[in-house]
Amino acid sequence: MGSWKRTSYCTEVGKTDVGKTVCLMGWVNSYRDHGGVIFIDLRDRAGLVQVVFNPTFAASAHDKANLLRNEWVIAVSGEVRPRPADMVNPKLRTGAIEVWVKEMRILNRSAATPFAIEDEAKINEELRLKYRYLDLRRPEMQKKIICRHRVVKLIRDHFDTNGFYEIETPFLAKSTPEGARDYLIPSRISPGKFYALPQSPQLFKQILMVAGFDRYFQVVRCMRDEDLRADRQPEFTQLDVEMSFPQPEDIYELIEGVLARIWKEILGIEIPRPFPKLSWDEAMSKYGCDKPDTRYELFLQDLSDIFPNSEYRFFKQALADGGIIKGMNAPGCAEWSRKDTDDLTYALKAYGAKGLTAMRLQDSGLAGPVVKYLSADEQNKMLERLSAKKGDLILIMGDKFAVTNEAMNQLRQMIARKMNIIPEHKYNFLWVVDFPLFDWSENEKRWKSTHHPFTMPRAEDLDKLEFDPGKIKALAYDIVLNGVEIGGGSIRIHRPDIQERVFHALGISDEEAKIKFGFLLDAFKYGAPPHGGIALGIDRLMQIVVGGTSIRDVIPFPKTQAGADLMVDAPSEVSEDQLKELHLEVTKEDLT
RNA sequence: GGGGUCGUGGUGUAGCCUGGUUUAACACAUCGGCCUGUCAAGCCGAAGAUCGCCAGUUCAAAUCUGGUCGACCCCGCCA
Repeated sequence: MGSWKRTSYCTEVGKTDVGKTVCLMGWVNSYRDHGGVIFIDLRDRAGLVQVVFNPTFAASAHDKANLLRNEWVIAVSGEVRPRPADMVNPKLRTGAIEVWVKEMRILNRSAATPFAIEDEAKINEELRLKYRYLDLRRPEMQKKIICRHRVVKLIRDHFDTNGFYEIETPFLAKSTPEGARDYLIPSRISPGKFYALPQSPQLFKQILMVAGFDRYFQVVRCMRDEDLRADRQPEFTQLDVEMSFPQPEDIYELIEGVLARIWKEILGIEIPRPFPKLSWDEAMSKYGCDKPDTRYELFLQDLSDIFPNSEYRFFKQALADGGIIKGMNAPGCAEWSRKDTDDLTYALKAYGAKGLTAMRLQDSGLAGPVVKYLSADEQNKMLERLSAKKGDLILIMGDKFAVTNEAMNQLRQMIARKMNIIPEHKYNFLWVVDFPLFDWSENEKRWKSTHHPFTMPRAEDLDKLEFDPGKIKALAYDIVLNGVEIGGGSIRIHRPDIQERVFHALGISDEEAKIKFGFLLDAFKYGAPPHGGIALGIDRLMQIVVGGTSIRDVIPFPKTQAGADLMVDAPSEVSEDQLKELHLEVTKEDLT
């Protein structure tokens, strides 16, 4: 490029520049050679502009232009000219003008790309990930990544304005029990010992409160060695927040503030505040789910009290086994076929449902194979509870609490999709509050933290810690957007005595607590302020902001479902020497 | 660990169910030629895949079967 200096981005050239000489640098987006005049759409991160090589205007530039191919990198210097009225291209932002090239420099050539650099291209994702640098050249991807920058910038500004300090915490940290599987880093200096990559900076941010920083935030990478999903990557970015002396309302206020600003400044949408709040109990009851999509009005109803003595053995059995019966009304769906309801039933099996009972409310009355087992009283109560009208489809199932709720939650979503009643450009934020402090783990036969072991129990529930842990509600809250959990947090325990009692309830011994969290318990002895916070998943948030279907599209270099980076080919083997230094040995059976 | 979908020139797809007249088709891209106003440029021509990989069934396999590898979706898992 010699001494040339770019004067602007492609799309910054406009009508006001007519007559001026500009210097542009970028990629050949498309090439149209008419034998005489040659047109090129020049692309940079801002967009496209048409440049013209006319042999009568600049013969040597035109000669060189004959060589050009897509994706070559060039610099052009030329004159901005208006296009004749009938040649204006309304599809281009710069369509009213074009740049007549006086001089052109070829800065780099390009091999033919494995796929076209254009938005419409439906390229298989494997290929996109292998050639991520080409995928990221597509304007659609650039837009998403740039949008992410703007959102993160806004977040930093917002928190700075509100008196928060961004403070870094270690990546080489300590493995903790509870929670996700840790990524481990072997220590070279201490044979047989390992660091763990943080699942979140949870303990460090609490320590920062003990240290008196009062308000902390961080846009930070977190790592969890668990299986991937469309909305889960092994490394992901959190907006991590902690503050001292907070009420939950302070956290709500802060987070609503930053989200409202993002929606206003990035999407141009005013979102109503304060966000609605729903207790966990109510969410489970109405939606069967702790992160309900409230964009559509379909609700579950508990019917357990109606069928305690039912003739229908599946209902009776479910209740006898200590389960619940829940129903849902799909309004106007009575005409759905047997196949439709069979498909729903089949789909629910993945969530543990053994069956689904479908009934139609037709002109002739309630219809369905199960109707004959239900008494008139049961039918009437059920129809009333479900507000069923003629033409409605009624769907009911009974099982254990968790299975029924999960299956009915999935059913609710399937029905909504099938009825096509999910509004696309609606953003329903929701706080889900009053979570249970513990869940019973059937596998491990012990209580586990719903949120994490540092969550403060509700004050009035403290005395249940030792004898009724399942009934304790936590000072914990999740923020949900359109059925996606985008964040969660809690008020923390700041008193060592309560923390110890929670560890006991979790089956964590004094000794284990001391080894794993001794530093935290120690810190709490020296005047720990009451504190609490929240963490938001930036990737999931961005996915919704840009309207995508996978978080991989808002992550510049994501991993595949098998946790591989196809571009750099990670993970990969390392040399014997490296292993030796780390005091590691790979067993033979792992290599086959 | 389990269930499902997919894998055909550089890219996206058709063909596969109903194995053999298909020399594996089409579009885009690529390469060469023509063309002074295109912007999904156009026209003419060329090259390019043995059908992810392995094994089996068969006289014969892109097509059927089994396995395997990879991508994606989901269950488990994800405090």
